[in-house]
Amino acid sequence: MSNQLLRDQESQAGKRGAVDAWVRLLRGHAGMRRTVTAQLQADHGLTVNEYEAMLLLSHAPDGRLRRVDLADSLQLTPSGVTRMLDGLRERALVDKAECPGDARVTYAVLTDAGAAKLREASCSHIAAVGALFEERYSKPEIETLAELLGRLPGAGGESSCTPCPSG
Amino acid sequence: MSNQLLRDQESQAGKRGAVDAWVRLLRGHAGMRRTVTAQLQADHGLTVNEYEAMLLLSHAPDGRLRRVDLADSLQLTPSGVTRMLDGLRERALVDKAECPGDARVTYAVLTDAGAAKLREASCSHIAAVGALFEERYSKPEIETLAELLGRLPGAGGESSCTPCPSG
DNA sequence: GGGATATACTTGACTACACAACAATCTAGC
DNA sequence: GCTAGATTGTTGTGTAGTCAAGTATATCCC
Repeated sequence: MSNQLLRDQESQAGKRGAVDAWVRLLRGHAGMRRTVTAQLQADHGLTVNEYEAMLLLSHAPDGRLRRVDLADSLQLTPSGVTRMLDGLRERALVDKAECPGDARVTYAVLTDAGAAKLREASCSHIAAVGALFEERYSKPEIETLAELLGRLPGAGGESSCTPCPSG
Repeated sequence: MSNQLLRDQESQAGKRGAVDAWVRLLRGHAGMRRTVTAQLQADHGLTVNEYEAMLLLSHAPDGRLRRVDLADSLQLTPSGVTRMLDGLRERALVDKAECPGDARVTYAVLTDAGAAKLREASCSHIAAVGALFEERYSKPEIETLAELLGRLPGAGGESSCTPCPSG
């Protein structure tokens, strides 16, 4: 075995753990998302991103957010946001609103129907997500996992706080 | 505040951590994947799934795998695998092969060109992934993260071991 | 042997994104 | 005030995936 080969394998060895974490992040995300999406779609006709967008809107002042902020929070491109909101608007779950101070921005606003839809969906959704995690992790493990995942790019520490105000 | 509302919020409180972990998994995955995909696409013209598929093939006996097993490992649907392999086949990176014992299955086989492509891509890819994790986590934290993520559905404990045999 | 059921894969139609190019508006510097 | 550049959003086009339906083969059980 050449020295070059040896050095390659040594330098790679250090990355083993990271690659392992990466692969599991990929597969674990895919598996979880499939399950959660299926439930959300079947029960409420929403995609994960649509749900998350409405949730973000529901927590925003006046139930409205600039599209660019929505894109940031959801890790979507601007065009992705435009198209997702088009879909929600067709179903009258959100609406557009102009910004008085800046004619470039068009707010996305949660409609009453959208707020109702969100309330309707959130209980079963939260229960489903909770169950999926709680059958795999202890409470402290969930905390640890959340903390670690929060350091990933775009997963910003800010938590999406509890909805479902028993409405 | 009604008793009903109180009860709702209590029962929800327990799910807070799980929902938090879920949201961060979503966003963190999206952010990481975008970065990694961009690098892999720009430098080698491969998607993450294509890379992972070729990596799995390279570790399989005879460099071949049934499509259904590939689907399982990659958390893709059968049709997704068919289409991804179509793309790789057009570029001559994989090929089809029949199974002597079962006429239903068509193996995906890594071609020599595919193996070369994988070797070419893996070093920079592994380095990039390693860097992304190591700038955010200590080594033990990476271990913890990998262990926790490994419990998610589809993220099966089996690690994807180190390629890039300095070829 | 022969039909019912299960497994492996492909195809057609659709969806949810991405990227690139664009239009509109705002802001700064002169 | 005016131009240069940055910011916000939309649209055209492409792609990677999904689901539902279909084909082909294998297996099980009478």
